[in-house]
Amino acid sequence: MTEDRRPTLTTVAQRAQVSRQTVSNVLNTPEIVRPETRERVLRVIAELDYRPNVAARQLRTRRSSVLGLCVPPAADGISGQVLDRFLHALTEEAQRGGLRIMLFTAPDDEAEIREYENLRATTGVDGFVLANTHPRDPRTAWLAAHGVPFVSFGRPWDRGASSHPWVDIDGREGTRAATRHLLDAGHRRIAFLGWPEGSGVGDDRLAGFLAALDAAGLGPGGVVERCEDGVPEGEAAARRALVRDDVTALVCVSDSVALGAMTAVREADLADPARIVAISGFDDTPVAAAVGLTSVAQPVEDVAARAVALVRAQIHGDPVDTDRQVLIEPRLVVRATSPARH
Amino acid sequence: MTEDRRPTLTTVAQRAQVSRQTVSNVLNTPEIVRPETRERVLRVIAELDYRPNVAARQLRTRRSSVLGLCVPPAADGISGQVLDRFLHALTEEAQRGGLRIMLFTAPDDEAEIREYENLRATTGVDGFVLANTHPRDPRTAWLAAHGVPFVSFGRPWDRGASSHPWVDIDGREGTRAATRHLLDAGHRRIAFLGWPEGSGVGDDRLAGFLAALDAAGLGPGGVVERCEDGVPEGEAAARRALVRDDVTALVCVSDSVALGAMTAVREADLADPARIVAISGFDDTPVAAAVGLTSVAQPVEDVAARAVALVRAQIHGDPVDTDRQVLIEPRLVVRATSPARH
DNA sequence: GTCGACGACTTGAACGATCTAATCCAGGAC
DNA sequence: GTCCTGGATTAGATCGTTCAAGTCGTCGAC
Repeated sequence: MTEDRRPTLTTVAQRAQVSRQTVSNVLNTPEIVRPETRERVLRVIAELDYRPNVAARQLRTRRSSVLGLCVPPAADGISGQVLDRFLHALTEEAQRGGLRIMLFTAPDDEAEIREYENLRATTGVDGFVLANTHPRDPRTAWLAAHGVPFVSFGRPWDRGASSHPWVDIDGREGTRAATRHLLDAGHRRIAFLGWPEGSGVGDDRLAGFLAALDAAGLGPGGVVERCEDGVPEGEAAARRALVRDDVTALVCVSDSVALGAMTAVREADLADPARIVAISGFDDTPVAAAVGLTSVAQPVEDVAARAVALVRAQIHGDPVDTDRQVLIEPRLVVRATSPARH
Repeated sequence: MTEDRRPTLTTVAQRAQVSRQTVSNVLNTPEIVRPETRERVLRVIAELDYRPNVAARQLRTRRSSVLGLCVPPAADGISGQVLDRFLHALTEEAQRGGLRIMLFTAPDDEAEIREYENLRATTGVDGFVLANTHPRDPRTAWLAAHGVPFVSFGRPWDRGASSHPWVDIDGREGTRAATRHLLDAGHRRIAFLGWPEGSGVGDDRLAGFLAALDAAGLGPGGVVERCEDGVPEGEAAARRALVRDDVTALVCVSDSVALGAMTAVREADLADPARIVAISGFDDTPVAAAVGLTSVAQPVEDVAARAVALVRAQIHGDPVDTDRQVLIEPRLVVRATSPARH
């Protein structure tokens, strides 16, 4: 029977001897309220443990402070972990800024676009974060055309694509750093284990490898073996690369590939104890840390922070003080698989 | 300048020559509307592409159709992938039932409880899904005490804990199936690589192993080696177990441990080509599929479905037709690491 | 002394839905 | 004919907030 509801603006107003609006002002535009009354109202708010009802606020202001995020239909292997970490960082960052993340799913791009419409119309979602852009992506174009605030983790890979706000990690710089690190460790003949040509991310990472070799005067070109992402695929590719006796280091496009390479290298090392092949991976997944794999860490926290800032700016219509396209430098984490040569 | 807003109930009502309430009825209680008018209203709704505003609905009904989910602060290794898949399944299942998942984070249990309060008071979240229960968890007690609808993925491990709704996977049955499978394959001396005593999940999985041995007349007891979760830890534990020459199979408490064990086994196999040691893992992570590791798959889709049903029942105050505690059978996925002996 | 400007606060309306109670009308029962 | 019943529909109030347009003094300028 104690059906007592939460206090409302009116409850607070009565108790503090002011009007609803003044209480509202204390919360939204405190500077226009006389300090004395402000204090009094704040005291009552604390006393009653008043919290504004966001549904009512949203109804009036047409702002939900909610961002939509589509979770991909199938966890795509080990690299899903990066997305996992990003999800957490994004939630944290959004929360810090008074935003919430709402999840949804869609089987394909068209369905996802329909969900955008739906979420805008019903829930009043303020904006979206895309976490898995791919070449020829119709979603970014739709969002841009409809004036929906959004940002993508991942740059558009089509040339001449519309320039929407995005944040991405500089994969090229990552492999360049990894390659440079191996060069500094004394390696001269380094192979790259990459993905088949055509994936934006993969090509970008390969470019960094080639650039580093070139800068060291070991280019142009280099030993490149390609395979699909995966542990056994990586193992096979590594075997192909290690056929060349002079190869002493492998720069891998992902931790999965690197993991497979480690198996192949272990065998090669057993066969020829004098030959110690160094390896670097990419993504710095927990597995990499566990097995002591040198890897390129993606600072997803930074990505999340910039992403939130970019959508927020669009939502509030703020002038963008920074670039709408942000490329973030990854960080090389050196571990046991890439010791210095003596 | 084309600031035309979305159609509302009133827009539809005018166009269909009925009252607001009738339109509302068509959507919420169609059976009380005369079929003729219902048709007419539905036609107009389709024409105008009307969608109800959930903020307004929530304000009036005090129902948000939103579930809160706390994403854990740190991705805890490889097992985070199960949670990742669960997250997706949950989103899909919730969406299917007209519910949405809203994310939030909290550094510790107390902060999380504060967020429960906050989300209930401000956003009007209808219920919560807990995905990482642990022994002596204050959160479930708080939620139960405050009459907040919720369900946990993971049973309460404290004895005599309050019986709240939960869904979990029967780990005991999982390792039992894995052990039986190895027994059927002809193994007689099987070791278990488990976590240190005291973790509910780990003890449960060990119990299944012992039960299977017992049932086969090979008990009581068995070879058990314990280690923290992790690839190198698993490798070390496997070495300890393989010191006994008669051990021909390893049942592992997790895929991480199994992954480490695979390395140890590969060495042992090289040393003694006649000895082929079988391995099974737990969780059926993508890595397991990649390296051909026999593993116990957690049907997270089923878990998600039951979880959503359980919260939904609480929210609507429906009588619970099924048990409020659900234990789901895992599924053994046989791969290359556990061939039949000949 | 009058006027306007300004600061501090208040009042009614609006956002878009649902709840409650009322209305209208047809069809029987008596 | 009157009354009741029940199905279909409607009108008004309401949820809790913010917006827009006030009111009410006080202060300074002329």
